[in-house]
Parts: sequence; structure tokens; C-alpha cells
Amino acid sequence: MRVTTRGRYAVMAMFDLACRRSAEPVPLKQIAEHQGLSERYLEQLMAPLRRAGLVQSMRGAQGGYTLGRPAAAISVGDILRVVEGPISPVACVTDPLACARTDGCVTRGIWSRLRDRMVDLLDSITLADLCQEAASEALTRGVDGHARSLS
Amino acid sequence: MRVTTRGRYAVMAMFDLACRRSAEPVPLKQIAEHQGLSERYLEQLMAPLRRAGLVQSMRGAQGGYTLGRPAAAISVGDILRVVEGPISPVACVTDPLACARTDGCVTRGIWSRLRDRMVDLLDSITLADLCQEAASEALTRGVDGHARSLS
DNA sequence: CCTAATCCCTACTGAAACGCTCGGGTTTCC
DNA sequence: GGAAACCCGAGCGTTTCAGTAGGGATTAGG
Repeated sequence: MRVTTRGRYAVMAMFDLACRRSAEPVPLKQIAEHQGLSERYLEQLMAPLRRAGLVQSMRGAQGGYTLGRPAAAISVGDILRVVEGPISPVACVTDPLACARTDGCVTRGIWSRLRDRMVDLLDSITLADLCQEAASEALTRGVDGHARSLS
Repeated sequence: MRVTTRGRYAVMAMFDLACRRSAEPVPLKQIAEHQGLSERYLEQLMAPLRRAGLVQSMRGAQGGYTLGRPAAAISVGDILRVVEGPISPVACVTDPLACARTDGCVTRGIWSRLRDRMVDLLDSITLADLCQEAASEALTRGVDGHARSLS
């Protein structure tokens, strides 16, 4: 029940990209360094993101990436679906052919409900939300010294 | 972001066990056949379930398994945690040591919230709920002919 | 006592996925 | 022309997945 590094890194990169409100394209190298990720690996994640229209790329020197849509119009769910495939705890929820006993399988209802919850949340969080969160957190951190939330 | 077969099969087996309201222990062979699972594989899943007290076992001829607690006191989350480890979309949510940048990582908040949602739901569904669901579904199916819910 | 049924334990294994690295190629600005 | 960047596909070591296999221990019934 884990999100892979593909999903996590992609969200981190997109978040990084969203926070810089510059029209200038940002080179991957900067993002990778800033987020502490392998540039070469991250490169592989950008390809599907570009094909899906979540980012735009400029080639050549002074090139880089920009968001393909406003940050408020890109959700975490959007990103995850692109790099990890459908958000679903089990295959049979999205693809009924994946399991012979789809019909009348009681446990299927569990995974279906779980999927709905996950999708609801992930689609409700946009990159704009994350940027705002980061900004306000940086503020309270600066004021309080080192505020932390305990779980 | 998938539940493995360990989790799915364990829930299926526990559900099967919960539906038979007999005090007699149920042999694994029956459960496996009834649910269409490999007996040998299922056997491996029962070991941790037994150690966790979710089932009790009787050895020898006429032996088998019974629930270790009332069906209403066993949640899907309980079962998953036993056979799959902590319910968490990323390691750093349960184990802060798993990631260097735990503090001040914005994306971590996403996974934390996702985790909470998942846990909430999975802990709210008990085996008793599933049995009731199965019973009422079998009823409507019998009356309506072949009722299905569309997503 | 013997035997069949049943749970129990450990090891192994083929296949797939994960998490990258690597070697190139192409485009574009200066 | 050269450096900076994106682009593409291959390969690779490790881990996990999803079982299979081979026994051993325990118990009811005959």
C-alpha cells in the first residue's frame, strides 16, 4: 500500500516548479538539486508529465520546464495518475477483468470505497494549496522559532 | 499504491470464517476451496493472524480455525496491519528515520493526511459489517434477479 | 496403537517491480 | 561552434511478490 518514489518525486518536482512563480523555464538540474533527487531519474518522470500536458518543456540552452496549467488546476491526483497509473488499491476495482469473482465479491466493496476516499483527497489537493501551505509554514516557523506539529 | 494478495486473501479468509457462525473450527482446506485460494499460501497468512490473536487454531484431526474475537471487534485494518505491516502510503509517515528531510517537507503532509483517511475507513469496517452486507446483498440479488450497483 | 486429518515451520524459487545508472542523441542560445 | 539543456532507450542490481515444496507436530477416531 505504498506510493513509489516515482509518485513522490514527481509531486516534489511539480511542487518545486509551482513555487517559483517565474515565467522563465526552470532547468531540471535546479529542481533535482533543490529537492535532493537524482537528475537522471527525475528526467524519466518528466517525460510522461510532459506528454500529459502537466508541464511544458523548452529545449536547448536556457531551456527547462514550466507548469502546463495554473498551479490551482493541477492536483496531486493528476500527477500520481500520470506517473503511477490509476489510483487504486487493487487492480479489480479499475479493471473488472483482473479478477474472476468481481461480481458478488464482498471484499471488492472495501477496496472500492477505499479507492474513492483516496481519490477524493488526492484530487482535492492542488499545487497551489501546497505552495500556500509551505509559505504559511515558513512564516510560523520563522516566528515561533521551530514550531512542529505532533501526531 | 496497491494492497498485496497477502492483505486481500487474509481479509477474504477472515470474512469466510466470520460468516460461518459455528463454534466448530473450520479447516483451512475448506476456506481455501470456498474462496478459491491456494491452501498452502493461505497457511502462511494464518500464522501471523494467529500470533496476533485474530484467529485461534485447533490442531489435529477435526481441527481448524475460529475467530479469536467477535466479528464486530475485528476490523479490516486490523487484518491488514498484521499481514502487511503498518497502513501507510510512504515509509516516512510511520518511521521518521526513513527520510532525511522529514521536517519541513511539504509533501509529507499529503501522505500523512492520506494515511489518516485510509486508516479511518479501514478501521471502521468490521467483519460483522461485511457479513451483514453479504447477507443483504444476497437477499436483493435473490429478489431482483440480478441487481448490480453501477459506479 | 495406528492412521488420517490437520495445523505448524522453514526454505526455496521464478517472475516482476523498484530505483536507479548509463550512453548516447537532438535542439537551442550565445 | 560549443555548451546547456531536454530527449530516448537500454541495462542492472536489489527487493518484493506470489506462491511451491518438504517436511514435522498434534489430535480424533477406529
